[in-house]
Amino acid sequence: MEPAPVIDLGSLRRSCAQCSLRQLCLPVGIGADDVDRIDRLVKRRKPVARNERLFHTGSAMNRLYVAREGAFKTVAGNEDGEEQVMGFHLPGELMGLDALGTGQHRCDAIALETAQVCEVPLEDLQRVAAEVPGLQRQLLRVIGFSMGRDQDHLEMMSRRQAGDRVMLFLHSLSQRFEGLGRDGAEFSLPMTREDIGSYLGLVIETVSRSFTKLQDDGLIAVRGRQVRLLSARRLAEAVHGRTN
Amino acid sequence: MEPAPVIDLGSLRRSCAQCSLRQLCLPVGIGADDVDRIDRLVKRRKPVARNERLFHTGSAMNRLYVAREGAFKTVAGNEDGEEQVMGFHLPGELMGLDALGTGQHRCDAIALETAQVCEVPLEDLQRVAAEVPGLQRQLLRVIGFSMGRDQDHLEMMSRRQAGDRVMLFLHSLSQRFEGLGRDGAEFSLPMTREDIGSYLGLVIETVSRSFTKLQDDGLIAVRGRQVRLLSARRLAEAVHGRTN
DNA sequence: CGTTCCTTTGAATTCGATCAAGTCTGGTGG
DNA sequence: CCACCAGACTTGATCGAATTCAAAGGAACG
Repeated sequence: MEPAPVIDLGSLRRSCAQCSLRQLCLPVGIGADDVDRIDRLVKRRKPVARNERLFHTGSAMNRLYVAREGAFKTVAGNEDGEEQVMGFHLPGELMGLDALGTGQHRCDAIALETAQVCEVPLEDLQRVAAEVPGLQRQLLRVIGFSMGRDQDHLEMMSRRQAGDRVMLFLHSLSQRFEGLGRDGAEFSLPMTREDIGSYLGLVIETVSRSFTKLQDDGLIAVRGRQVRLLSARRLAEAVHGRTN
Repeated sequence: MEPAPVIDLGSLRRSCAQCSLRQLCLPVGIGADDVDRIDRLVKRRKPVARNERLFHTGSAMNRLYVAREGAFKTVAGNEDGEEQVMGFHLPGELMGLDALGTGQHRCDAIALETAQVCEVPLEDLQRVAAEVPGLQRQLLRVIGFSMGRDQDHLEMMSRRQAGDRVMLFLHSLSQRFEGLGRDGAEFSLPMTREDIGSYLGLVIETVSRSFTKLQDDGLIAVRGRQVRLLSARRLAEAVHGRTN
């Protein structure tokens, strides 16, 4: 038995001003008093359990979500049951933008592990954004980053070789972890091989084989979900086109 | 010889209030006087020639672009020369959003045919958006639609069968044409097979074969770039998962 | 009217999907 | 504490679809 979940409650209460993700999130470049206004908009839910859904396909969007701790995946249902992973979301990354156009979500957001999220009612956010110019700019910036990750995803999918896709995937994850101040050279994958396969347009066996191949080639060391990137240089080379 | 390009000049001068794309563009749901404010922000360039670039990878973003007439493609360079088509842009669709995150464009925008564009300085747009609440909301909406098209793209790429990808592609193009008030059942493709292949992650030969296969199966009639969708029902069926 | 670019078609090859067993892991209950 | 179990992962063999290589037909444009 652990001491108690008191520390959890403490972290739940933490404000935007103290949040470790502050530099990546909406408050960037905004004065202390205005950060306070943002802070009051934010609702923090109780921890999201593994496999729990933040929102569902078809449901109306009324808030934006920011992963604060733990990773998520967004999944689009293929009508006939088949599901496609549209994206992975690490701390500091927005979720729910898929509904900006129509007002209805086009995918489900599912926690890959126990997670914490901040929720911001969209109405309120827009109201405050109109008054705080820095917030409006920053909102567009984080939306832009989100689109950038989608572009990265597209670039992975456009690679013909399975190994290249997996390589790009690991590279991009590595970059994102580094952006979070974590170790970009060694990390633990929050998602299953199945998830990765769906994300990359490959079947699970191919993902597995690609991992072992990359390991045999001395580019990575992998053991289950634990991954270490061995040659940043060769990895970057491979990422930048050179098909091998 | 044609009479003269006078009509062209006339259409160039047309304001947002009179624009046929008004319903799809930024002024949606905004009062007449505020539309006028938007209108004054908009710069209209001289026609963009086929293969001309609107912006380049790496260049700083300072405006948003809206295709007004004619189609564009956005292309990401693969460093080693290989290029990947990231999107196609029909009239009323925004371009340049790829730079929202970093402030630098991550792709080139190239006209597929002679085209007209409206350009809006981002600074000014943000300023006015802060004052006109409808504009802010509509800006987020059109950004959302743009993200939605990227998601559609991703869903095409996630299909394993080449024929399915091409099918989804034609379906989505058809929908977009209909949204423009054009015929969604018969249209002319503004892009080459090569472009389609790059967009869908297929080589040109596979695209060509897929077209002929779809024709042999009675789903479409195709002759060069002219395409007619024959069975909306069977097409929709195929689009919604049923792998054939 | 010829040249260039785009497109189609054919034959051979390759890489990933599929089918089919196993192995490893962490968690549960005896 | 150990045995068992389910889910996740790996590995092998076969098959098929898309790529590759090669060539020729068609459309567009000066």
